[in-house]
Amino acid sequence: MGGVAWTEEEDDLLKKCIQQYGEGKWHRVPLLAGLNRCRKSCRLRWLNYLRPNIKRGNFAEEEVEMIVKLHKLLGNRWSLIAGRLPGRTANDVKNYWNCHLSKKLNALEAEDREITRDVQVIRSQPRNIGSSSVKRSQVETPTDKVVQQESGVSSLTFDADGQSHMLESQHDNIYSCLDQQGIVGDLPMDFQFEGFEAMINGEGSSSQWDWDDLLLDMDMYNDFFS
DNA sequence: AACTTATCCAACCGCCGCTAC
DNA sequence: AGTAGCGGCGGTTGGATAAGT
Repeated sequence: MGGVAWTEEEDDLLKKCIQQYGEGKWHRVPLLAGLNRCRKSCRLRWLNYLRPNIKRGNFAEEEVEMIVKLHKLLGNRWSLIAGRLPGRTANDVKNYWNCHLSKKLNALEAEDREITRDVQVIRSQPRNIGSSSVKRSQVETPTDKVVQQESGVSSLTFDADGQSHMLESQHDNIYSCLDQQGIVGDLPMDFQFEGFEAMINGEGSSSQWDWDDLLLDMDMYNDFFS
């Protein structure tokens, strides 16, 4: 193992400590539990192994599909991915990815590169933007962190009309790029998930929703129409 | 049966962002 | 404004086990 394995006795001490004092305050846990472990080890042991409702064993087919889909959208943000898989921990997902999926998907991506050579690139064109659009583009978002390439150009690929398209934009966020292409206005109502309207109106609050949800929903939208 | 290689996964490490002072 | 302490995260390590020769 990567370190010193936990004994049953240590597990019991940690469980009793958490039951008595609750989660959090990890810096105090080693002392309170009488464990010769650092705060991080205690937290990790609890989160990955001792916490109730942790699902063990093989990943179901649906779970694997979800991991692949979410990884495509979120990258190596294991805690976010695990958050959408009840009972799975970030460590589990990460290990599963590293052991089972990364090699498999690398091979598939190599094949995909051959197929997607014909992707049509739509470059954003200057155009008059209405007042609502101005409002939208003024919304400051962290999206560029997710979709921005090293070149500083934001891009997004999607499928429509049986064809793959790629949007590229020098703009700060992909949303204004979509808006300028006139795509956002065409989105069906059910795509406009909770919080979307608030964002459009400039009332967006990162505590109510985040851009990962937007990207995930866009992907599901693509799946539905492709 | 003995040895080597590959795979799995629990645990550790270092970094980052947030908060309190 | 600077800093220390904390929780949280992703990357990496290395021991256990399985599979192959």
